[in-house]
Amino acid sequence: MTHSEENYLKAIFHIGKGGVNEISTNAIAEQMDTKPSSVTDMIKKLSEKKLVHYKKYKGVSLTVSGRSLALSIVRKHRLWEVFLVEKLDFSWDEVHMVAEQLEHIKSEKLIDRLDKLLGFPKYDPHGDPIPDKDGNFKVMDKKLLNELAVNDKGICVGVKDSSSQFLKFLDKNNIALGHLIEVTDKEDFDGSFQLKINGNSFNVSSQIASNLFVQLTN
Amino acid sequence: MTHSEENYLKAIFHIGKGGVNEISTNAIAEQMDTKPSSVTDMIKKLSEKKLVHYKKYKGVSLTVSGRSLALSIVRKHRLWEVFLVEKLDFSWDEVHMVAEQLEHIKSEKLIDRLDKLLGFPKYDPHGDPIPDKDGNFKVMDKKLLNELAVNDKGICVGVKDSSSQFLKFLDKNNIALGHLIEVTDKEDFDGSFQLKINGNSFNVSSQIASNLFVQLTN
DNA sequence: ATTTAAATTTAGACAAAACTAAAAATTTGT
DNA sequence: ACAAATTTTTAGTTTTGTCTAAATTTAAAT
Repeated sequence: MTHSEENYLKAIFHIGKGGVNEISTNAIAEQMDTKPSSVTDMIKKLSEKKLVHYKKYKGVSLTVSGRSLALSIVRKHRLWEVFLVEKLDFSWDEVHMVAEQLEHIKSEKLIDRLDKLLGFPKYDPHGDPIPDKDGNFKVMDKKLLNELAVNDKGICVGVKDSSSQFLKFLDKNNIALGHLIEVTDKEDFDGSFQLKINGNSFNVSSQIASNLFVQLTN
Repeated sequence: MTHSEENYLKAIFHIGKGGVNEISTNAIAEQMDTKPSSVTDMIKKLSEKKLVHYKKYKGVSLTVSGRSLALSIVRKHRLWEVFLVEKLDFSWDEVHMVAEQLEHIKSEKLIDRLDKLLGFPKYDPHGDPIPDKDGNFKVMDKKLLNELAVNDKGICVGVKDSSSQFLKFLDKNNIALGHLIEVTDKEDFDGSFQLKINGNSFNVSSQIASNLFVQLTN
């Protein structure tokens, strides 16, 4: 498995949200910031290796072994993210790029020992679940903040957008995973939300609210 | 810098023992397990990038910037080796292959934080010195065990050959860095050594003795 | 001082992974 | 249903790093 092949599997996995949907060539090209023709080439190779199901013009989906490989890459990526934050004091907006490199290191022993060093974490710094050795992970029962109604309360458990800009915005406003968020009001006009976090009142745009995951505690 | 370019710089550095000697194409090919013609190709590229001095048929040597890059790769390699042994309980014969991958991860912050996490170690698990951020490192005043005379004593501080076979041999015989070694006798016939380590007596072949570094304590 | 041997370089080819431009298939809109 | 728009694939090229085989330069030996 080359780095590139691994990146394709990961991209297909992410676009399909872990399921086994049919993924379009264009979607993969966009996700990977490459050209559709390059995607077609790689898909053919992955198909020959039985890592994806592929019929011309009909899109791709991961095979069982393809999905299993994708899961192991996601596992590595997220464990390294935890390592960077917990052990090397990186902030959660700095970890992605480095983890993109570290996820390709090939050593089962390394990743299992890392898992142990970190205390077998179940979630990465952005609240995304970490698959175990066998590829199993729990999907948390969570909702996007913008789906909540007035007076709903929830614990912040994840972010949908994990771009540096968004994460820095959250830091600046002291919004972090684990914090209790209460919806005190909703503005119909622009879809913005009035929140109470740690006693402080905030107004956040609809765009912010649609990128924060919460676990209801009503 | 590609992985391959980094590997060439590292190989040239190692063959030249950190100095600025002229290195032959064949020596590089042998060290890297590749063909001399491939080496010539890569040397040309590195020369264009001003990382090596090169004159046809006359061998190569590292430029200042080439040497500096090589040092940073060696630094990364050795720090990762310490990490694997100290934090992930790898044994010293297992670390090389994984560190060969980890040394190519590009993130200055990562390596500096790792250095800090490990307590700014000066030597790797095989006793080789770790260059600091600026490429400086202390060369320990050490000798090969086979250069010692009868009744000389020294502390084991490093290995010349760090192959898995040799390291496992040392483990099996309970020889480790830090141990005091005393030469109790020398056999002229085959060059073998009679040693005393931790009160135990050993006989080791000349080949073993010529791969162990000691620091004299007479 | 030639001849022979060894080391090094050149030339040409290949595989991986990307690209551009053009062709083909599918989907959409009326 | 059929033309237009979109998506996807093909064909041909590029770059990187490798290889083999042949040519050239340097070193060694008689």
